[in-house]
Amino acid sequence: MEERITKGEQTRARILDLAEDAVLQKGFAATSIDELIAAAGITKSGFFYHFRDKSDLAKHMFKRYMDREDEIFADLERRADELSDDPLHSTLILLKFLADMLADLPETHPGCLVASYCYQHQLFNDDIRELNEASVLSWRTFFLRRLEGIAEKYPAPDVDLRAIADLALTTIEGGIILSKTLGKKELLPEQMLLYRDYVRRIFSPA
Amino acid sequence: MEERITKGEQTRARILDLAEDAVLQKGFAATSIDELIAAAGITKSGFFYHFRDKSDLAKHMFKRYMDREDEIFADLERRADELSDDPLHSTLILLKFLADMLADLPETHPGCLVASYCYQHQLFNDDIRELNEASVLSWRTFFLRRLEGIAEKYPAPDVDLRAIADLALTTIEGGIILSKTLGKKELLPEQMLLYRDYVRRIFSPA
DNA sequence: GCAAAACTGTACTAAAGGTACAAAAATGGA
DNA sequence: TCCATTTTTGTACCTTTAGTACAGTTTTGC
Repeated sequence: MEERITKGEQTRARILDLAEDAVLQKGFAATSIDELIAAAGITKSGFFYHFRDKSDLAKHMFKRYMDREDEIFADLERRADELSDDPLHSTLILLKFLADMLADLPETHPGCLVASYCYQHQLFNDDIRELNEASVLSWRTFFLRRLEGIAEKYPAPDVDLRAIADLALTTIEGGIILSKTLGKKELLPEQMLLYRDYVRRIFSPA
Repeated sequence: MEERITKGEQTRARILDLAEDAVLQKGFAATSIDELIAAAGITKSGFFYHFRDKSDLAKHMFKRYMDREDEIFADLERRADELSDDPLHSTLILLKFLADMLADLPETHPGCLVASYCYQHQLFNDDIRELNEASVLSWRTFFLRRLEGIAEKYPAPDVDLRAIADLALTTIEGGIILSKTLGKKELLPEQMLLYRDYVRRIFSPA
């Protein structure tokens, strides 16, 4: 476990931290390299030593973001599964936790990087497209696995579990757009709870 | 009914058409003014005679887009209401028509301008923020009115109709992101049909 | 024919994202 | 402490893009 953090890694992390703050506040396109290097106290040459170009910076940001998201989901799942052994109940608890978490997001949250990429893909390179796709598929897999667990105990014929799994991401992404556009952060958790209600109705006969 | 179309209006329309094509293909940020004027066969001075700046172009695009959207919804509603007098049934028909329409969208569709703005707001001015908000509220009003009509005949207690109305937009916006990211256009209409199924379950007891 | 509308031409600015490359400084292990 | 590698600076230059300023020219339509 030798924590060998070289000076280069430190600098890279500092740039990524600053970039993340700036991008959260005003978006990727509006965050200039000049501004980042001024804040980081390095020169332009220094920046391009660490990152090939702006896209490369985005890629590294994206990777960190995905890793953190994985941790969050693992944590939500662990906390929910502690409270109930029933697959339906624990998933409903998990979705409640997820809604609570979304309610606590700061007002200025820029939304999901997946969507951000989706609407600004010209700015990024192909690596990020692949990362993005992987991120969406990991959401699908996560929810599909849980829904399959529920369906074993509470059969729901004629229901496309994969589509319902995708609806979780759909609801978050759409909910972010809704709440950001109207400037009402409470709309996002509210929409998430509708997804939860839909899942409950699907698997709870009457 | 004197259709007085001045030459200026013609030129403006030509620029808007070209801009729309380009933006549909590669996004707003990646569409340069130089490229538009070359295609339109005018000079830069000509462009800035018609539009104050790039944001002003976006504003006019947005307005046209909203007008067309209103027409589409009015048409869907008219066609659906022709087929059934029952508020629930006609709305379910309308949602099926909407899903069919989304299925016919071209693969390269850039997604909704509302979301596009949402994730690139730094690029636009405040006028567009207001237009965008108005557009979202008009979706809400449209669906809320129909849901209230349904609830009169099929009472559904403890259901927040406004939230369900918002879920229509949420599903479209989220569905666009899902299908664009995975490059599978069939996912969008599929998600829309889940919304339809949810509405059906809410108002159809068992 | 004449005024207003619809452009053109020229010249210039500033910001942003680079590229190229040599030189200097810091780091860390043998 | 030497030495190689890593990290960073400095200088100079290029391209694209979104403008601005404003005078002059052409076109349109009553």
